[in-house]
Amino acid sequence: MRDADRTLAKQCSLFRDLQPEALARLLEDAFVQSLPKGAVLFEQGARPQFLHVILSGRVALVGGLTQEGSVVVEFFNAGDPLIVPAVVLDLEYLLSAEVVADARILMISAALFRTQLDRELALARAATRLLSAHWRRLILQIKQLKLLAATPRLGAYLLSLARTENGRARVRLNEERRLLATRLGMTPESLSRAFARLRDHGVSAAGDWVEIEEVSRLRRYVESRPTAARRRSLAAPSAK
Amino acid sequence: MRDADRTLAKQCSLFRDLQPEALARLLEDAFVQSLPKGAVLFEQGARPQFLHVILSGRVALVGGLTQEGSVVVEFFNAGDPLIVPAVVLDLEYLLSAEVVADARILMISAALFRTQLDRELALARAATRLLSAHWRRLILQIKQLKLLAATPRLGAYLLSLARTENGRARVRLNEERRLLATRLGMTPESLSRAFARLRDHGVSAAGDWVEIEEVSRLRRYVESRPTAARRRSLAAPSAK
DNA sequence: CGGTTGTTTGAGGACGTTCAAGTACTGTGG
DNA sequence: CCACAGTACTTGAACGTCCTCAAACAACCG
Repeated sequence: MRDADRTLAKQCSLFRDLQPEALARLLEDAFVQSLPKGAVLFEQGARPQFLHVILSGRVALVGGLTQEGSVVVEFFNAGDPLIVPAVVLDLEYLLSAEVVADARILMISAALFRTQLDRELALARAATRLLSAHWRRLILQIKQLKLLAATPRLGAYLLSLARTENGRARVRLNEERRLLATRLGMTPESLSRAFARLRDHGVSAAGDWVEIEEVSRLRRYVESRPTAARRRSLAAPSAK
Repeated sequence: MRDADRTLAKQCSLFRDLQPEALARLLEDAFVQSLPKGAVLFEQGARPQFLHVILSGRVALVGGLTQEGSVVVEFFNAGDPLIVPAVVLDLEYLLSAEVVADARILMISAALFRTQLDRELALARAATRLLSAHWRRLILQIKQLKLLAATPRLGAYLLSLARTENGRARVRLNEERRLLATRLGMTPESLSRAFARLRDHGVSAAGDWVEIEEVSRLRRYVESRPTAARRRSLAAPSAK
């Protein structure tokens, strides 16, 4: 394992607060793989053997229900581990992991990670925080799937990638449109049309790059059209 | 705080592995509220003041994107805490919590919970496991939203409630149809029609109770019709 | 018992998928 | 360097599903 990789690992939120010796123990038998786009880290249904940590690159978590189709549930980037819940609980993966942008992957023994998690408070704490942050991402996605029609859903996704609150923003879409489409819960055709419709709201897409003319304007558009399952579910809170 | 409540609290997966004195510290200033259906524990956007633990009853986590609509993201039952991620990170709630079946709620100071989480390995471990289990539920829901049409989606939900692998099963739907509909990402009308269509597959609903004639038959139906965003997202893994 | 609220059913329409064809892009071999 | 194949993305037309609106029905509660 190279020093550069060790430095990258140290920066991950999971490991940042570990004592040097605790980190060393975790990384003792760990190794790094350099994987090209298209590589599959593990498959849905398998039992976790490693905790994979993305040192660089981009990975899609994809999953299916039948053998038929499968969709991207979420993309993960440098610094993120895959997939803590399956490793922690030692349960079969609910998702497969596929590299979508050439990646360096740190592989840590799943069993070792579990035992260290049981011993090291700092690690358990970091895992709790990391899982908490990821939970919130999933909640957001579920809300967007249920409340937003296809076009505003794409808009919301772009907004979540934009750093600024208002003004112009450029966003890079590393992954293929085909994959992005399933992440957003639509077909590639619908995604294409959604991009076309966003043009009227100051969004221009060219290749990997998307330009948002005015972030606040796009946000206004997104918030103005819920359109999917619009009915509100709560009556006025009638405390009887 | 009554002894009966203390006993219930001790059984929660979060607290089960705690030393008695650690649990005592956590519960020192804690108290219990008995809340009727319709009560709102906290609202989206607020900062967490307590970690709420459901001792009995049922709670819906509902959220919106605009002021317009809001949907149920998930239901939680006795033993589950609400909502660990927001409390851990001390970030505003992404969801509101509404009681859907009369509940007893244990309220623990959020600040105290955070400090104990930073001190008690057993607590941090339990939190990691709990968050991991919840993560998996959300993943499942996202997959079902993206891959299943309305009717099979309801079928999959019913199957997840049925204990048995095959044979007859009875399932209780505690919550109003209106709420269940949004949990499943559809309107009440669509839910009603979905139930009607499932009748042809051995599912009969009457009031709170749903009867599945033959679980394996329903599962076969669910798995045979993906129908939403059917396109597969992955090509054959072409390692170049 | 009437009013309110929640659920079901029907008809019409919007949105997104499907299927099919056309266009742009990428890498390969001539 | 260009022709070409392969792939991905786009665009168009038809269809189906689900949403919307409206009304009837059932259940609950004062």
